[in-house]
Amino acid sequence: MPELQDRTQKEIRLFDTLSGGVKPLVPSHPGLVRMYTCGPTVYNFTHIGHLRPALVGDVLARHLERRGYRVLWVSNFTDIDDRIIARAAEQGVSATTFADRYIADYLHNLALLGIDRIERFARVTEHIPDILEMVSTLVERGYAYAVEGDVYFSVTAKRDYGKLSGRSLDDMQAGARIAVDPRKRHPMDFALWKAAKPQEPHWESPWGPGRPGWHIECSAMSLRYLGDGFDIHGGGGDLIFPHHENEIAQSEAFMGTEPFVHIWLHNAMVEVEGEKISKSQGNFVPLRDLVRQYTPGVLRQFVLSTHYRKPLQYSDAALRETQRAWNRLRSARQAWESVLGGVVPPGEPAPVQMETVDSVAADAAPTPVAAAAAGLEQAAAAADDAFRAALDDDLNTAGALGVLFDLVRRGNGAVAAAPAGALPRGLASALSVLRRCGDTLGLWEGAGVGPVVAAGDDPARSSALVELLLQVRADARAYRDFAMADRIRAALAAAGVQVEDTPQGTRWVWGGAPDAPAVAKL
RNA sequence: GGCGACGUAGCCAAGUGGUAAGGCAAGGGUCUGCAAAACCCUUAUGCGGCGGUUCGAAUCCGCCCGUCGCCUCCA
Repeated sequence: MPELQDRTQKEIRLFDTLSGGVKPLVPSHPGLVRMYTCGPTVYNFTHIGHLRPALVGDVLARHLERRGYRVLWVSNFTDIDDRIIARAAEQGVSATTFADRYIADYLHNLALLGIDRIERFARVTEHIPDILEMVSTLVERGYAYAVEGDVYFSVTAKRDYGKLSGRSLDDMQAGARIAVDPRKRHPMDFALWKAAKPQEPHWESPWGPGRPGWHIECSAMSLRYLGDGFDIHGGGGDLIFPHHENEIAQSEAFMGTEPFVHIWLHNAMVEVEGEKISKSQGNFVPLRDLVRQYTPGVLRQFVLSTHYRKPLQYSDAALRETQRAWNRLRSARQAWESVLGGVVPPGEPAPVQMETVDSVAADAAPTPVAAAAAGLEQAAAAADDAFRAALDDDLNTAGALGVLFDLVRRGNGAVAAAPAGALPRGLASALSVLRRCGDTLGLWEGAGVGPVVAAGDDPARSSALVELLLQVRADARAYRDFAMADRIRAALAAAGVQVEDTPQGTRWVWGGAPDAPAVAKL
C-alpha cells in the first residue's frame, strides 16, 4: 500500500516568511524541534491578539509531539523598554514590579487556556550579560558603533538587510516618517544599547550605564537557549518589520553564518471592527474578561477556526457562535462516553485498527458515497488520518476542525441508528479519535469546569449544588410535577448550567457565562 | 507613495488544475411530558469584476475594484 506510506510519512510543511512559500520542516537535530516565539512587551494586560501566536505555537507543539518529535519551545518577556519605564515612574513603582504584574496576568491566562508547552520564559532583565556580549561582538566586527553611550547597528554593514520584509533601504528611506537622528550613520540604523537618562533603570556597560534596545534581547536569548540555526521562529505579522528584520541582521552578523532560523512563522492579526487590536489603539479585549465568559476550549476553538495566516475578526457574536459549535463537539464526546459506559477508560485512547486504515486511506479523498458505505470504524481511522494531514499542511486548523465535525455527525448518526442498548460498531474508535484530536487542538481545556469555575470559583462546591438541584428535579419529574422541574431547569440555565434529559438519564454541563438579568428575573 | 496579505452561501470558514468540506443561523420532519441534544431533508450551475491559458479554473496569468496589515510602539 504505497499510497498509505506516502501519506503517513508526508512531512510537516509550514509557510516561511523569508522564502515566501510553504516549505518542509526539517529539524537540524533529528527528532528535536527548536522553537522560539516572541512574547509580549509587558506594559498592559494580555489581550486576545496575544493569544494567537501562543496558540499557534501550542498547537504546533502538540501536533509535533504527536508526530513523535521532542519540542524545545522558548518564549520571552520584554520587561524593559521606554513605555514600561515611563508608566512605572508614573505609578511610583520599579520597572520590575510594574512588569511583574503583567507577566503574572499573561502566565495566568496561558495556564487557563492550557498553553503549557513553553519550556522557558526568558526575561530581558535577567539576560543583560548575554546581550552585552552580543553587542560587544557586533562592535568588534564592525557591524555596530557607539555614539555618546548609545550603540547602533549599522544596516549598511549587512548587505542583505531587508530580506525578510522584502524591502530595500532606499524604499524605507523614501517612506521614513520619523525625524532622523543625525548621530546615526544611516537613518535606518537601530539601537542595540541605549544610554540611560537620569533616574532610569540601567546596567553598567563598556559604553556607560544604559539598557538594551528593542530587538537585541530576542536574538541574545533565542541563541542562548536554542543555538544557531534553530528551526522555527514565530510571532505576530506586525513584528516582521522592524523587529524580526533586525533580529536576523544582528544575529547573522553575530554568528558569522546563516541562517539564524530555518522557518519564520507569522500569524495574521486579530481585528475588531476591521482594525487591528493593539495596546496603543486601546481597542483591545482583555483576555482576563473573556476567560470569565467562555470556557477555555471555546476560546481556543474560536482562534483556531481561522487559518493562522488570515486575519481573524473578533466580535462577541462570533464568539457566541463558536460557543454553540463547540457545544456540539463537547456534547458528542459526552454522549459517546455515556453510551460506551466503562468500555473505554477515560483518557485512554482505544487503539485504531490499522487494517481499517489501509482500506480507507488509500484514496486521498473518499467520495461521499464510498464514505457512507464504509463503517464508523473506517470513518474514525480516516478522520484520524485526515486530521493529521490537515495539520501537517501548514497547520490547517480550520480544516482539521472540519474533519472532527464530520466525524461527530457520523458517530451521532451511528448512535441514533443503533438499537436500544446496543453498542454501535466503531464508536469506541470514533471516541478515541475525537478525544485525541481534540486534545491536539486543546478543545477540552476547561470543558469539565466551564468559564466561571476556570476563572477561580470553587468547582466542587458549585457542582454539589447543581447535583442537589437535579436530584430535586428528578423527584419532581417522578411525581409528574413538570412545572417545578422546568423551573429548576430554567434557573440552572440562567446560571450557566445546561441540562439535558436523555434515555441514559439527566446530564448537565457548564455552558456559557451566567446570564445575570435572567437570574435576577427568577 | 513603497512592500505584503486577503476577497468562497444570510454569517463564519476549508479547499492551489478535475467539477464547491464543515460550522452557525433559517425552514420542514422524527424523537421528547415539554425542552434541549441528536438524526433525516432543504439552503452557492457558484467562488469580488473583466479578459486570458487549458479538454477542464475558486484554484494558473494579466488588468481592475474592494478590505486589511507593515513602512512608527505593537502578537
